Amino acid sequence: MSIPEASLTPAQARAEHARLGAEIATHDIAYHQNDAPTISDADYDALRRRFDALEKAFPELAALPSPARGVGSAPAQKFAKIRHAVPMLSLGNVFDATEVEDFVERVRRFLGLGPETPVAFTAEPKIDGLSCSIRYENGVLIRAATRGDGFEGEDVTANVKTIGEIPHRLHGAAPAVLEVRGEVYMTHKDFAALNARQAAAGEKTFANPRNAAAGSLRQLDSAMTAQRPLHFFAYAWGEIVGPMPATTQHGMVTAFKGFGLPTNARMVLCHSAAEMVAFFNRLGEDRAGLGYDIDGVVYKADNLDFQERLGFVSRAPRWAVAHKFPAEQATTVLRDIEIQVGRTGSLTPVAKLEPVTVGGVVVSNATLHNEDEIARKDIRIGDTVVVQRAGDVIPQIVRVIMEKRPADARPYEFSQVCPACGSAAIREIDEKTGEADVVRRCTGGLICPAQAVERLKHFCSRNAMDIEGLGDKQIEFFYEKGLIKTPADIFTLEPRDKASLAKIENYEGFGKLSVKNLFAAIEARRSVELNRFIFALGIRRIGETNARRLARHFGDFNALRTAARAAGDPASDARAEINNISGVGNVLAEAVADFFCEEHNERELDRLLAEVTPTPMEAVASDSPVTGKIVVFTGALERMTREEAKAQAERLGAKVSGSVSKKTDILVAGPGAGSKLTRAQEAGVRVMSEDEWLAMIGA
DNA sequence: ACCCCTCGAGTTCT
DNA sequence: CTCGAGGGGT
Repeated sequence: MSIPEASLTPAQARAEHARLGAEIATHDIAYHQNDAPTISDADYDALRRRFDALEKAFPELAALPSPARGVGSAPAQKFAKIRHAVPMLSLGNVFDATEVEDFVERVRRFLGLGPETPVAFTAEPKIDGLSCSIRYENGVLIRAATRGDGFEGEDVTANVKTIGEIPHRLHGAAPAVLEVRGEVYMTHKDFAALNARQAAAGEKTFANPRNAAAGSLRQLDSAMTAQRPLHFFAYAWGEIVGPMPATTQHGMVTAFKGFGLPTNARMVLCHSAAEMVAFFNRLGEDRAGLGYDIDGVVYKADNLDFQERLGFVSRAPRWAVAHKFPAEQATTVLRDIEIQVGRTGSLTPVAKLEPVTVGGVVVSNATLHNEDEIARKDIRIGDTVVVQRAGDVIPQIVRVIMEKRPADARPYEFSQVCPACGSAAIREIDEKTGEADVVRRCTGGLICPAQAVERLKHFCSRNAMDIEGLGDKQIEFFYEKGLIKTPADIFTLEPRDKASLAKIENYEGFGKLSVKNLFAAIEARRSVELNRFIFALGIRRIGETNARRLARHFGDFNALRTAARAAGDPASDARAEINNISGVGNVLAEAVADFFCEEHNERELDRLLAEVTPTPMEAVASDSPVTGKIVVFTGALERMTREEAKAQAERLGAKVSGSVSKKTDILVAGPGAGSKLTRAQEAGVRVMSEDEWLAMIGA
């Protein structure tokens, strides 16, 4: 029997921590590398739990390196990215009983089942936390990642390991590889206690349990996470290598429980839409007493064969859906309407609200989208309005409470001029339909300071030039001081600062070190991938994807520039060339030509190219198994988006075509493939699944 | 000619 | 996340 952690002296704790760490590490090697465990799973978990308990009681221990955490788990500056072997998808939403019936009916119809055949669905609370994927290999916890964008998340292994109820080693005979997915959350009680502690320590408090859980899991220092009471429910899975533990959804979750993972006891099996809705209503009544936040119910087709047959529509499974509780609403007073100017000159009205709590977050701004929206809802300054958070995130104004309208409230008149530069603001007229654009735009262009700042922000942003240290605040500051007016100015900042008497390091908020870091970050971006460079220019309608298309087609910046300038003539070959790039049509070709034919853009480009060198995009392989092959993708792809698949294939030197012909070499067919598959079979074209394709290209 | 999907652009708060 | 519009397939 070991001494309770609380009665150990720090020195004793430290000694035991070191001893346990070494012991756990040898067991990890015996089990993992030699596949020859020397102790039972239960004993192993006991060691782990003792180790964690020590770190919890003596947080300073968690900061020490330990072999039990594997090598090199010293606190990282940032989280490493982890690509999910199987993407973590989102769920479609339904909001009422009719839509639940539609969902059940859709599943039934897709499977070709008659009304007499019963289909079972699981129903479970939808926990309001963060989804997380935990990978076990040979039963040992190897890695844990946040959901991220669904395809790539952040490595939070060290932090997840501090969550007591997540086993470091699974019990029983788990598959060789098991990626368990579930929700990390915080209970109401723990949340209140944490906030009280934070407040007492003068630290910032969290708005709601979800944010507290997210903030805790994303601590760079896992010793901090260890002090936060996080919990976990397992409800799904990603990659599994080895025999499936069950053939049904509820069977899988039961198996998870057998492996020692926490699961939600409220999951039930339903056999009709009526039963599902009844569960939803019952849970709604119990909601406040659960002790943790939920935002609805998730229904899943229980039979895993059915799940496989149902497949996916774009990024959501057809076999599951989230039944959300109605969005929480609140009433507040609209104090003012402010006009924001976007990078493209778009004028967006934003409601300034009397701060109000909606769904656990204090809201003081809400977008009003455009002037038609204001007119449609007849929103006036001084009105009392109903606010809700759409899709649980973005606040929106639902309606005006007319009874509370002040007698002197006048209809809102949308400004006809730009609030930043005073230029005329117009709604462009579509030449074909004669209809006015929904957005009103400032015509100031270069002279508009608001647009200039927004363009600079875009230029520096993460997916564009990615200049660290030049955030929104810094850009606004440098613009105001007249130090940076256009993108090229960024790269002459350092020499100008050296020559100037008013050094940046003397301004408030800057120091010698931060200025040095900033200059280093700028230097690092003097060479940048061509696609990023094109995107950074902020050409209208040219976002990330289209920038990549242009970069891939032209290969280097001068080729694009020459062609785009020649494309100023709509009848030119150059215009046709751009137009013929797959995914680029008339409108985009014209936008590109317009940008490059503008004289001030030309001048700015010359200045910029004197400072920055666009480098070729990632090379196209010339010796891959698919080099020179013509490939067609059809049906739903499950591991990546079609565009990603295309980009990847092109990187490997394959040509991606949209339709099957005699020249086609390979058809990659996903679920739901139709006419192309038929045509390929007729033409004798080689057909393969997405998995076979990935195996072939070695991905 | 129409329909579906993807992309761009704008937005909130921690 | 949501809207509208552009592009491509049917």
